[in-house]
Amino acid sequence: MCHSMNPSTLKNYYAGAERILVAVDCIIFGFDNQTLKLLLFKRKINPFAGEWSLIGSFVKAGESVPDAAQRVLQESTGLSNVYMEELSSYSQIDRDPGSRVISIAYYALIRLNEHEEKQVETHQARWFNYDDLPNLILDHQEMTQSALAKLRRKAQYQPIGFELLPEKFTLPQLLSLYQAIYQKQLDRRNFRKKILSMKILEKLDEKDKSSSRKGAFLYRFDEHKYQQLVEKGMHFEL
Amino acid sequence: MCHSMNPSTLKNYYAGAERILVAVDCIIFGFDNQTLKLLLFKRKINPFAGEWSLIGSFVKAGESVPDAAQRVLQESTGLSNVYMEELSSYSQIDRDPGSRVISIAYYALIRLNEHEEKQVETHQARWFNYDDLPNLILDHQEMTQSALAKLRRKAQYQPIGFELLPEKFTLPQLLSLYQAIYQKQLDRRNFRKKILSMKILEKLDEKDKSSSRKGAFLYRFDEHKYQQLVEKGMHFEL
DNA sequence: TTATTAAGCGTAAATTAAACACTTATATTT
DNA sequence: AAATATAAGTGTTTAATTTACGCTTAATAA
Repeated sequence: MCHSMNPSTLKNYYAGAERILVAVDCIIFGFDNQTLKLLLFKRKINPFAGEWSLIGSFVKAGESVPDAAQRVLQESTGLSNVYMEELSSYSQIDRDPGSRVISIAYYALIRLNEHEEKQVETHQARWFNYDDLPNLILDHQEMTQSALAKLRRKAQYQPIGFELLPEKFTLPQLLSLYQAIYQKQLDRRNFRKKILSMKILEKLDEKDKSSSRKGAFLYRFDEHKYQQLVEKGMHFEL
Repeated sequence: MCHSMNPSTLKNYYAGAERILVAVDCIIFGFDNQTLKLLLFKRKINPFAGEWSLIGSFVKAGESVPDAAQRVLQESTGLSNVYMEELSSYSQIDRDPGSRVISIAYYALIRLNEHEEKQVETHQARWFNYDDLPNLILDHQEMTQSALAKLRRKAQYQPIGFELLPEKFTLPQLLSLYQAIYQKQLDRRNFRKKILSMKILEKLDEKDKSSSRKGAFLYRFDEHKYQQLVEKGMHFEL
């Protein structure tokens, strides 16, 4: 069976079906050593121009949905190869008064330090504390809530938290991140024991003294070692 | 801001954007007391007419994606109000040689005993053991694998397994179901202890003697009690 | 020198999970 | 009618993991 057909051939199948506008919206998470943040944008087009919104775009005929999401992220933050995960589709027929649009939401985890301030300015973007968001257009509020719920669950069994931290980070930083994600206090000593027992962190000789006199050792997530251990049946869980 | 506009008004926004065909595909799981099953269909339209496939349909302009999925399920199995969960979107531009189609996959859990044999015949459908599936069209193979992975994970922390069992079931049946989902043996005594300790099962006075001389007591999942316990912070985990 | 404070280390108690042996109910066979 | 076979159901012991919490250390600031 031939998989590469020209457009005119394609049109013959599925003739009766209706085409629909498809968009992606990105819930962009960051972490500033204390709290989870979301990157929001002042909407440029109508309806709702000027209001706070997730960043999004229509999916083009020639691109896949994840490609569209990466494009949106690239255009809005300047970053590429960002960690992203599909959240869910949003398809209530009247969800967007501008037209019938099906939106597929993605959440992305980015490192605040890698994110250029310039980009923020040129796109009328702003980082908000997750707990203190402005009103968002359409169903974007719902999207952000689902995104955190999914991030929270996923962070529990996959080492994705590191995507939100700089390459080198301290254990207190990591602890603080997980506390922000789970929105609850964790015992620092038990947390430390658990994460170190997994043997997926490489301890460096450097210390970060920005938050204490004593300074905290820097660590690096060892992706390679993690993969090896997973193959041997290891199971990440925090 | 006005959310109910007539179609002609709607057309003015988002003028440049391209419309795309959107479909849903359903991975329909069943359980026959021994093994997980998938309901597959002989495809009726070209391309690939006559080949085994998941059941699906294009999403209509006037319906939401979950509504489309429920409609597909209703049309193909006769069942309504079926447990369904969105899996993911599939949007590779050349995934369907018939046209550029974005498909949103859903998995559904249905009770085999409630599923009418007639429906199976009229739709050229057949139940296959999950471990012994025929070749499937397009990316449907990938969808079935992701569906099982997601079902497996979800069954661990949400009481969705009951959707695959009759209203009244025995503990050995429940054990067998979880063994099929996790594809591993569980200790029947520890399993029993754990599930009963959650206090979400109602023990009935009836026995099911179909699989042993002694007979096994029937139980019922108490959805209401479960919800109450969840509100008190209880956490299902198997 | 001393005080202060976050970082780091260790241990005991409590809880949960894993392993495994025995008893029971009932149809079938003798 | 008694013996047998077998899945269902109950209990116990041990191992592993989680939780709670106290103490020490490094380094700056007073």
